[in-house]
Amino acid sequence: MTDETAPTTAAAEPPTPRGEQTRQHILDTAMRLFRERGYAQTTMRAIAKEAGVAVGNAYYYFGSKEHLIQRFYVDSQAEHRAGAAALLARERDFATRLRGVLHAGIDVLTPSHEFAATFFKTAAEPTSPLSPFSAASSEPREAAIALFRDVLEGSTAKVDEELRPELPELLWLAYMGVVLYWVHDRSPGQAKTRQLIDGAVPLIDRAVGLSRLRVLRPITREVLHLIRTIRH
Amino acid sequence: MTDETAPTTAAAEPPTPRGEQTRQHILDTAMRLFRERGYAQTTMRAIAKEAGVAVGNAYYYFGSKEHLIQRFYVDSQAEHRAGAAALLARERDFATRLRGVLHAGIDVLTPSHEFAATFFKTAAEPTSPLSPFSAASSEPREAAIALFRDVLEGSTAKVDEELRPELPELLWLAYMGVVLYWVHDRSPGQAKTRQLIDGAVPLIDRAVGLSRLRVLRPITREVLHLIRTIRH
DNA sequence: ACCGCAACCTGAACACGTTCAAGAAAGGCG
DNA sequence: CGCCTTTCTTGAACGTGTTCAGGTTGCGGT
Repeated sequence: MTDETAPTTAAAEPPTPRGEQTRQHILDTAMRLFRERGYAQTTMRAIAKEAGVAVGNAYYYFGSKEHLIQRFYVDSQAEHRAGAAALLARERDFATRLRGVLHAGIDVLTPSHEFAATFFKTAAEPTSPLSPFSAASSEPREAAIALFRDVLEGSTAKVDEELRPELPELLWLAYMGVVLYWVHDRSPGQAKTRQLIDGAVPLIDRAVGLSRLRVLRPITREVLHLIRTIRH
Repeated sequence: MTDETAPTTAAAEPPTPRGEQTRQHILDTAMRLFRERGYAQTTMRAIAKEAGVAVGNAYYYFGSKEHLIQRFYVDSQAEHRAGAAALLARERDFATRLRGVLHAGIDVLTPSHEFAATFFKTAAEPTSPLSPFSAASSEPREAAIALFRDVLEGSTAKVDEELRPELPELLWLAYMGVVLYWVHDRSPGQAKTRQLIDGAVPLIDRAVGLSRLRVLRPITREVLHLIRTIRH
C-alpha cells in the first residue's frame, strides 16, 4: 500500500503492469477536463492531446469514454465517508446521523452538479457498467451501503431484529432516491433537495421505530418478504 | 378528428401545415425501425433512406434522434388506458384496480423491453425533453396521472380527504418506480416486476387506508407537507 | 548479444448524429 | 400570369466516439 517496488509475498499479484502510470495520467487528465469543461464538451481527442498520448492509447486502457468516469464513483464515495466521519464519531442519535450523512453526500456532489447530471443518464442505462446496480460497480456500492450500516450500528436506534440487517441497503436506496431528485433539482443551490432530506429523515426515523410495534409486525414481515423477493 | 379537409369553424387552428404527411411518414418509419433493430442500431441515414427523404429533412421536423421517440410515450399511454379500461369498468375495489392498472402498464411495455431499456437512459437525463418530469412531456404525464385518478375515484376506497387530491400523483410516482425496476429487471419475462406489483399493492392499499386513522393523522400531514414542499 | 513475445502505443479511417448553405415547391397577391 | 414570401427539401460537410492494422518498447530465455 505504501510502495510498489517490493513484490511482497503474494503470488497471485497482478504482475506489475507497465503502463499503470500512463493509465493514471490519462484518468487524471480526463477528470480535470470533465470538471473544467463538462463531460459532453470534453472530446477524447482533447483528453489524449492534453495527456500527451494518442487517442487510441486512451482506448487501450479504457473501453469507452464512459469508463473514464467510473473513478468519479470511487472518489465521491471516499469523500462522502470522510465528510461524514466527524459527525458519525460525535453523534449517536439515529435521525441526526442519517440526516448528516445524507447532507454530506449532497455536499460532496454539489460542485459537480452539472457534470453529474450529464453523466447520470448513462448510469441509468441498465446495460451500462456505470449503473449503480450493475455488477461492475458493486464495489463502490458495497462501500456506500457500509456507510449506512455505520449510521445504523453506531446509533442508539432500536430496530426490529429482522429488519436490522436489511436496513442499510434500504437507507442506501433512499439515498439513491435523494440523488435522483437532486439531479433534477433546479432550485437555487439545490435547496429543495435539502428540504427533502430534512423532511424525509424524521419520517424514516419514525417508520424504523414503529417497525418494532407488535401490531405492525405483520406489515414489517410483509415488507421484508417483498424486499427479499425482488432483490436479484 | 375524422377528416382534415374541412377547415371547420375555429380560427386559431394551426394553418394546415403542408408537410404533416411527411412528418407522420418519417415518424412511422422511425418507430418501425426502432422496434425492428433497436434504437442504437437504427441510424438517421437508415430512417431517411427507408422513408424516402433526405437526412436533413428528418431534422427539419424533429430536432434530434431523441425527439423521434416522444411518440412512444403517447402511444404507450393510450394503449395503457385502453388495456386497463375493461378492468376499471368492472372492478370497484381499490387494490384490485391499482394492481390491474400497474400490470396493464407493464403489459403494454413488455414487447419493447429491450427498446425501452435503451432509451430510458435518455429519459433519465434532466435536460432531456424526454424526461417524464420535464415540461415538454407534461401532456402524457398528466394523462398518466389522470389514469390513476380514475383508479382512485372509481373505487370504494376511503381516503383521508387531504390526501385524496395528491394520491393520484403519488400512485403515478410509484408506477414510475415500478417501471424503473422493470427496466433493470433481467428475470425471465420480467417476472420479478410482477412480484413487485403484487407485493407492493397490498402495502399501498393498507397505507392509504391507515391514512384516515386519528393517531396517524400527524404523520399524514407531515408527508403531505413534504410532498408539497419538494414539488417544483 | 540475440530472439520472441507480450504489452504498449500510434494515427488514419470509419460510422454516426447533426448542421447548413443552397435550392425547389407551394401559396398569396397584383 | 409573374413575382415574392414562406415552407419544405436536399446532400455535402463537420465534429464526435470508436476501431484497427500496424508499429515500438521492454523483458525473459538462450
